[in-house]
Amino acid sequence: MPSLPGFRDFYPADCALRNTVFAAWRSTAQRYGFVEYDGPPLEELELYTKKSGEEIVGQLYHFVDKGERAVAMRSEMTPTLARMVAAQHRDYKKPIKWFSIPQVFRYERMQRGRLREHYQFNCDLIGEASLEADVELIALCIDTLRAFGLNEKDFVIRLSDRQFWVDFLKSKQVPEEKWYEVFQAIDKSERQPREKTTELLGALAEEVLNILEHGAASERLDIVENGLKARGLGDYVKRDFTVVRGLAYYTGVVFEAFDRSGEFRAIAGGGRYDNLLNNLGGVDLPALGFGMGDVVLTELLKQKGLLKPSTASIQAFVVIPDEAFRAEAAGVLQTLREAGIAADMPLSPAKMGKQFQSAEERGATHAIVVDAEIKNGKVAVKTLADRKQDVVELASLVAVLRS
RNA sequence: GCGGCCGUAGCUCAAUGGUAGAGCUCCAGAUUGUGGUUCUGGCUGUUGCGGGUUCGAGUCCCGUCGGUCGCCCCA
Repeated sequence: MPSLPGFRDFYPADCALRNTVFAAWRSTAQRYGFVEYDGPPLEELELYTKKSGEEIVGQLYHFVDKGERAVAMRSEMTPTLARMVAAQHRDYKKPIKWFSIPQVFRYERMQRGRLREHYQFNCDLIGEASLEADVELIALCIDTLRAFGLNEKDFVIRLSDRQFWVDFLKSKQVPEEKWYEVFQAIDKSERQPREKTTELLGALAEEVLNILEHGAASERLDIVENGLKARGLGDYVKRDFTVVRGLAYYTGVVFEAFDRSGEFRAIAGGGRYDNLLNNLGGVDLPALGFGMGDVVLTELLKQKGLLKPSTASIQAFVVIPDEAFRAEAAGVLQTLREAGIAADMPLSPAKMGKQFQSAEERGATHAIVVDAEIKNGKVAVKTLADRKQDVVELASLVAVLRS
């Protein structure tokens, strides 16, 4: 029986890759002073409908539980974060810098880079209105990708200013209920023929297209760009007003990370959402954050050859030439393990050749041969790489392996 | 929700409408106290599933399920 559509099995090799990704995420976030949190994978359905409206339900894994509660598997972390922060934000000094690596779920058609579940690295910075916070967060996003060995030739952060567009639409007296359509048109302008965009934008077309092509003044973006330059990360960003992000709740600087070749979907995306905590939890705190999924990132890293399958291996393999010494061999094995040395031995009788082959295949650096010499407190230690073998005192075995 | 392409052994794939195969992996032996090579042997299939056409279907047709790529949507 296969796994459900859009859900992955993680065999050991896949799990090793996933752990590599998680480790880089964690260490980078921690370098930036972010601390890890987590929440439940199942939430009340209402937590999501309150934020995104009823339309979102069609994209959620949701059901009624045995207590007749309408529940949904988390599709993103932000509502959970908002709930948690709203409940206990007084217990934490501001700014709050939190990260999480939740597995999130969405019920939708699969396509490249989009499954029905993925792990999403989420970093959020709450309670800081200064644009230096935006710089901090974007720098973290950049350094996270750099931690994998990617550089400015591999990816770029496209920077935009949602507030700029809001101001623009207000100045044109565009009614608020029309904003969504305009954002849609801007978002799609890259992928659609120009005529289509012009049609969608109507009277605004000429001016909007001019901004998309030639840019516009944004003090916010100036500050953010200068802040990143000050950190030596200026080459990683490019101003791009086509980035608006689908979500309604963004209020300021927004950004998306893309591979330079344009072959993959967005690697990461985020921005400032100063009103969301108020709308969701009734707590008036400015906030911003980004999310980075493991699927697109892993595809990109594999293509660049930056994710090498790490072979989890043992250090020592205990060889049992004669089953008469199995008990003694087990004792040696236990000694090694208690000393913190990853070790194994054959669990059923096997020929010497097979045992050494097993040792090789398991990635062991040393084979420990337990034979009649064990009665004299001695074992043979063979270095598999150069095939040299020495007899050592059992008492010094651990020290030999550690050297 | 819509469309293109694809479903054959655990994996990668062959097979003009005419007896379902190869390579790799795995297991064992050659090799009775010392390993990566080599050689030999062995295992695995309702050809995704269900109908239909045909003397005969892996092959053609319809449906369905799954995969994949795109559209819609979007964190």
